[in-house]
Amino acid sequence: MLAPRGKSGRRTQGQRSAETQRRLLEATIACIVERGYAGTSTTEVCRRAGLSRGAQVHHYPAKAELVAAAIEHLFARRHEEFRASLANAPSLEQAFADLWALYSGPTVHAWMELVIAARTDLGLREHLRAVDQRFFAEATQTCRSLLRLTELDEAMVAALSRVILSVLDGLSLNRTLTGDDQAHRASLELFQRMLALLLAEVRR
Amino acid sequence: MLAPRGKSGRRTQGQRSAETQRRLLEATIACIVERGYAGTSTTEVCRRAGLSRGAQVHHYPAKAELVAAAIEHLFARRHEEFRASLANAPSLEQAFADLWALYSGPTVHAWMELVIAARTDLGLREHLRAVDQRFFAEATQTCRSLLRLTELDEAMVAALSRVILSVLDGLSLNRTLTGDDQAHRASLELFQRMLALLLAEVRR
DNA sequence: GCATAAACATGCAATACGGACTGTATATTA
DNA sequence: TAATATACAGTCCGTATTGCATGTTTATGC
Repeated sequence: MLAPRGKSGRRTQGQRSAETQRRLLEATIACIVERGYAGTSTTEVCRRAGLSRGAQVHHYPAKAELVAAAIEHLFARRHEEFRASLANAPSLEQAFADLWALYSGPTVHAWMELVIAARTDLGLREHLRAVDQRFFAEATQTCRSLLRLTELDEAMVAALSRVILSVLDGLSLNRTLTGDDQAHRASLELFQRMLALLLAEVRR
Repeated sequence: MLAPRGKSGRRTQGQRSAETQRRLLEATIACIVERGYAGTSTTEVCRRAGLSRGAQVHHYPAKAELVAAAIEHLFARRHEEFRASLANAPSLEQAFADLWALYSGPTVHAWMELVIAARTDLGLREHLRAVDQRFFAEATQTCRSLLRLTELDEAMVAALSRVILSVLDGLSLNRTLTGDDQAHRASLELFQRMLALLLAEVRR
């Protein structure tokens, strides 16, 4: 822990707050993953976090504030996972494999729950859009460097990034239904082939 | 109307039932589109349909049965819209434009709400998976004939169909957040270019 | 016509949710 | 150490939901 501690075992207020908030946010995300956004009640979040509703209300007076904070928490996780997947992969094939694994993880599931919920929830959409914009900007830069697209103009890189992310989103979305990973892997490989053809063309 | 009518203005029992059920199912779908799956209560559905909750309970004793019936209704709509988009288009470009328009329509929105809800709802998932399988099979055949992929083996056509549907799903999903249609159209055009490259290669 | 069943309406019971409120323990500061 | 702010717990209340139980109307077989 970075925060200072009192000379005894007693924790400082900042430490107590930070710890409680972290537990609340992670419980919120876990609840969204396991029960869906609609099934995420403040009561259930508190139960999971092992805290009272009073504690939650104290830190996040309204449910919307709790969710907003959880989104920030989730963004950090998603961005880091995405970057790590691409940065650590030795090849493009491995990068896609890592990404695909990522897309069956809790982070992406939670994200999709939020995106769908945001469609019919104006407040949520406002906040999520801003965060998504940040994520997309980061992801685009990551794609640029990994795919060595330095010679391409910004619009092209952005469009390509969006296509890649969309394919992953779409395949992942469908996989939650069928559970048939094999068919989706085949589709993903086919897409990689299409990507290779495009890159060969634009670089020529 | 196809069903027989009594000589007076009185409707037959079958006609009354069919009409009421149709109103309930369309109200259910409309509610899912406008309020999301979580915001769809039987009370609200009945209000929209202009019926009492008693009528709904009579035809669909449990909410799950109402939703299941609505899914069947939705499947028919989605399949028809998809087929029409591809069949009536003079060119591949136009076909994608029509599909893209379709993907901002209520049918697809409702479908996505259901897919996400199904992830954390076992009963819903079971039913939706079966319907999705039917839809995908139909869509694959439609793609095969429109894209003139007759020489390709089944697995290849299926994988390609899934990629196409996934891109549309993914782009559409993201569009609900940003609302920036221009960027997504650019991505879609880029994908069409990738598709053209692939088709040129496999046909060679 | 008239009995009968289906179609539809209305009211009620049980449950869950979010937000507001009050009380208590712990930490900070003067 | 006294005062004050913060962290947290427990409870209550209005609202909304689903399923059920009980009435009322409409169609249909005899």
